[in-house]
Amino acid sequence: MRKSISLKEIAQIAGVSHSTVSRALNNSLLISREMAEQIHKIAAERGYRPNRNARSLVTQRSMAVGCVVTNIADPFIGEVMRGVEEIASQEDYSIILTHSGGNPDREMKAVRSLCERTVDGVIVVASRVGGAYVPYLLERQVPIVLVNNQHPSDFVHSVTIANYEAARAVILHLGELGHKHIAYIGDQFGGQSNAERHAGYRAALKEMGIRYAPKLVVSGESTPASGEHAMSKLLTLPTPPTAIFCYDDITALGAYRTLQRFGLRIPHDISIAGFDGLFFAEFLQPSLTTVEQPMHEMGELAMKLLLELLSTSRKDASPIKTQIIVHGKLVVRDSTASPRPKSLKAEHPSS
Amino acid sequence: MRKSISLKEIAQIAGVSHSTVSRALNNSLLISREMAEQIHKIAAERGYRPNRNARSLVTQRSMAVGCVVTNIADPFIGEVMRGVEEIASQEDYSIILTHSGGNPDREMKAVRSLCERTVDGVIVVASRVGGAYVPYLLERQVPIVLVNNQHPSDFVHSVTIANYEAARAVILHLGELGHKHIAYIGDQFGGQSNAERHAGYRAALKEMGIRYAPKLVVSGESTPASGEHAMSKLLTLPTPPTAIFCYDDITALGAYRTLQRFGLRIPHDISIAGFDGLFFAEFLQPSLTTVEQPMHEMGELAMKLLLELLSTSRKDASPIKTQIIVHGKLVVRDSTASPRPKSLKAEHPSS
DNA sequence: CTGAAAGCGCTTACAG
DNA sequence: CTGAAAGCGCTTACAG
Repeated sequence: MRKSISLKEIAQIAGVSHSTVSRALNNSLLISREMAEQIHKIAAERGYRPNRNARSLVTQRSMAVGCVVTNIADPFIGEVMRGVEEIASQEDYSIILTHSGGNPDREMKAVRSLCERTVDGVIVVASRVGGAYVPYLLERQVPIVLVNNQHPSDFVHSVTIANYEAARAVILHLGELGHKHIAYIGDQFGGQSNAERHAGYRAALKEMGIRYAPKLVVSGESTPASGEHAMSKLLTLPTPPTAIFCYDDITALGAYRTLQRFGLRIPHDISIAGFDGLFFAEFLQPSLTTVEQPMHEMGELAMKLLLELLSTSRKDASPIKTQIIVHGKLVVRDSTASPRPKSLKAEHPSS
Repeated sequence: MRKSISLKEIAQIAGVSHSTVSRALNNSLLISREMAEQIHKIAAERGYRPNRNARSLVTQRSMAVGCVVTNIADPFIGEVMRGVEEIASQEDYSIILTHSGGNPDREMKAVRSLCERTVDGVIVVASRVGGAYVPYLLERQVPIVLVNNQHPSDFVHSVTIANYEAARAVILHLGELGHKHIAYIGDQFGGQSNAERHAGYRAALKEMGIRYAPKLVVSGESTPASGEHAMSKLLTLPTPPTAIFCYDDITALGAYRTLQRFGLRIPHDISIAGFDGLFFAEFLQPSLTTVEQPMHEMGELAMKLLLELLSTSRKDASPIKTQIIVHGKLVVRDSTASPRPKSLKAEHPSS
């Protein structure tokens, strides 16, 4: 890259010291109005752009935040990142994007790279691997904000969806429709989110006086393929469930496909509910009942929280752990309905 | 952020000059084996991380590339970015992510910000706004690679899908099925991509001896809502089309919904084809016939091309314009089939 | 093989 | 209000 014009060169043109130019361009009050104007004019003419690397070297603030994500093509993560970016660019912060690919080694490498870039803070979105980076960053006093973190740890700030509550709402909804056999397809790598959704599922069953059946809980891994497989497994049960709560919409995609293959109709034969509220959910056939996460807002909140951490003095702020809890919204669509009465179900009077 | 250990401090501990430490850590050959080992040991113990900002200040290379995208939550863009990131991290480059939000001013602001960060190069993915940044970057000699650029310009390197060819393949496919009334729902902001897909559509019609009917071409804007609206419009035509080629899968989503609402069945009543091959396409009901773009690969190619531009000496490389064309793959699924014969269609013998 | 020096492009006390 | 100086954390000719 060609060296673009520097402070020094502007100083030469203006016939002043580069300190003066720096002050003028940073709108220091210590500069005469005319001088400031003249310098601004020259800078504009030459298309001067301050070198942020040089600046952060002396200010010890890079105005950059690092984001580590499992997979930027994941729709949930993409929406969160959009929110993060929104606030960041508003505040003149840059985003350095790194992938962990769900691999702990790569995640650690990404974090180290962010440190070399001297990011002011780090946001980790839905990491599915362990939090080895947490002590690393803590030691370097780089503030961290986790979004839907799967591996809770103390002294770390976070934005999280109320999983328990939302899962409970889904199950109560299914219960109200009359379902008694409700299955849960979890995510074996879902960590805390999965544990909480499962707990909410279980609690709601209990509230409704439905006995918890371990056989109705199978685990996927947040892919359509795993959803297909889990669904098949549930269908082979002696008494298959009449409703399925899926860990997320992606898993539900797989469940849909299996049901189609088996010639079962949603919601006529089986009800399905998802989680996340990804954009395609309402376009599925039938449209998917799900819990909408305020993904964009979660990203915004995470970035705002980080900004706040960066603005407060480090000493007194560090022991406080901020946990922002956002609430999902149950959106009932066409994939959930009352189960068919037993009598009608027995089309072949074999009993 | 706390100042982490510097070269100077390591030098103090090792009792050598910081130049020596720098050489040792950069694996210079000018260093004795023992010295190098000792220094590496100290650096490892203290968790030394070089400050990249300082380094790039002197080397004039930041080892960072800027990416400007319309919307990181867009599934196409997400996949491309994943490819970009893959190669970048492999080569120890960092990614600075910026949003244009489809707004020319914001796009320009993003590019300026990237320049302040002294990125070595810029990748622009599917920008839908004008290319005001192109001369800006060119002047600063920052190499640019565009992915599916909508606004062609000379002296800019690019990775592009063969739109014409792919669109033609879709239409020939529909024609082979027996369709004579084939509509195109375009993207009014789709720039070059839209123009090329439209041209491919038109050419294929001609090849098959089907007369081009301007009424069968309506424009959307790459959103489900616009797809719905465009589809409704087509249905009100005196002779509605029997097959629809949509600008992309997102538009097709809207078309699906309108057809459902009208009680029309895909592909029984109308065939639908999309473009992109987004992950949800195969899970729609019916699964969507579409053109798969090698999105991930396109990202990889873009980053590789940029890397190449960065490694060649600037002078002789600049006049060459590299255009990488990738090919889409028509994936025929259940949303396209032969049109119902006229005779059967007339269920009510009104004629 | 190693060190002292200069410098990358900035900011910011310290004098005046 | 302005300038000279120091320094942020590095790299790299230039001597030795």
